[in-house]
Amino acid sequence: MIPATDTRSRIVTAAKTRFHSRSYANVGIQEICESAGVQKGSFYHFFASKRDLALAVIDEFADDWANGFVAEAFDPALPPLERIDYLIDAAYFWQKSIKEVHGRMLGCIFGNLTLEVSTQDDILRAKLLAIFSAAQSRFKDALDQAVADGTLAPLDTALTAEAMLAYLEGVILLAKSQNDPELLYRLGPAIKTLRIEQASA
Amino acid sequence: MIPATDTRSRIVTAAKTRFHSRSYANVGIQEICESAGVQKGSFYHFFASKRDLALAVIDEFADDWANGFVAEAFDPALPPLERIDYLIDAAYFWQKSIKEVHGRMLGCIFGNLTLEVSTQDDILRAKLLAIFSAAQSRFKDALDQAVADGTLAPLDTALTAEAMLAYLEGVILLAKSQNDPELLYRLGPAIKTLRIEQASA
DNA sequence: GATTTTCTTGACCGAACGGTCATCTACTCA
DNA sequence: TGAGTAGATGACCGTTCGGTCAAGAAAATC
Repeated sequence: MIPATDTRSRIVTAAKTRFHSRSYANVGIQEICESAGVQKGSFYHFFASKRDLALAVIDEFADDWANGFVAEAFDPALPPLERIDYLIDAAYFWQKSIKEVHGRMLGCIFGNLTLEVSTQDDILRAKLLAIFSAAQSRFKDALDQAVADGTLAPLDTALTAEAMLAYLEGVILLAKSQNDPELLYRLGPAIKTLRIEQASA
Repeated sequence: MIPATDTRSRIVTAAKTRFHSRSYANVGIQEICESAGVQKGSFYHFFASKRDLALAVIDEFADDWANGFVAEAFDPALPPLERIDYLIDAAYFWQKSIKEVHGRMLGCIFGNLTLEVSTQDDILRAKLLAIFSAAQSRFKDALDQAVADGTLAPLDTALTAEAMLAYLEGVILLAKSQNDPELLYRLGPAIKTLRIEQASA
């Protein structure tokens, strides 16, 4: 079921790079339309509002990740703790390649959008929260398997997974403040030192 | 040398709460002026641009922290590792009290602004970077003392300090996505599990 | 072939954006 | 008393903002 035109996807593609490299508020619909070669009326045929576009952009980025780096990193064939290393590596190389092309460290869209809009739009916030929850699950699965393996001493896998996700986002934030993806390389591996013990019964 | 009027500080105060609770781009100068009871012409008597206002806002927030929670947390009288606990506690209670008053977790302004503007404005980015560097130094001092104490096994204190700062920012980001400061309470203490070993010679 | 639905066009809306400016007031200092 | 300066006023600038709408073109459906 291929759509008759690719108008909608051209809009989303134009919006993705712009939201990622600047911010949600700083990119106007007019600019997106011009870049996609689309009239404004056409835009509002496909999207009810700017927020709706943002939701679509988030979905596409999530798909890119799930079908790209993340899928490779969380390959069940890999030893569970190596998957985490792999993910950090993937994030590092991705940010590095963006900087080489774009001249800037753009960071994580989900983090960027979260800090920008989550006090102003609960629908966007809920969407971003769902993305983070899914990411946390990936971490948790890896940790659970590592514990089952015996390669990792038992701990609170849910909380540790959340801590690891937080750490990754924080490292990307700091790297963006330095416009330098190398920080990911230096700080990233320490993610595996994070531990939250099980609450005693 | 007290200024004749408090116009400038009224502007900064009005801007602080708004930038913190929404975003840089989403708050207009007109709104700030109205809230401060100031005319636009007067605003531009004190600030050359909106960016200049942002710089002043960042400075005031940094002062608030340095003279408030941070000063207490990094009290040299406290055992060094307890200072880190104290800081996490302070961040937690601060975010919690903001949510009680405001209904929202607003997060860390420095983190918020970093992700929003650092690809678009190198002057603001440099300012925020300086704030983070200062924070990192506080962590590093505490770690250095703990190592000197013997309460902490030797490690790379500079990198570990940076990792801790990243973790703190990341936890605040995730908490904001959940609009729930309690995440800081659950994840915060794990900051002390972070370790980056010295590179071997 | 006729009708309905999908998509596109481009003008248009009021409001807000960051920023400028000439003018006026009030205070300082000589 | 007079000159200079710091501060305040409010109208004004061009531009962009997110969003609407009536009309037409194209495609799918019957």
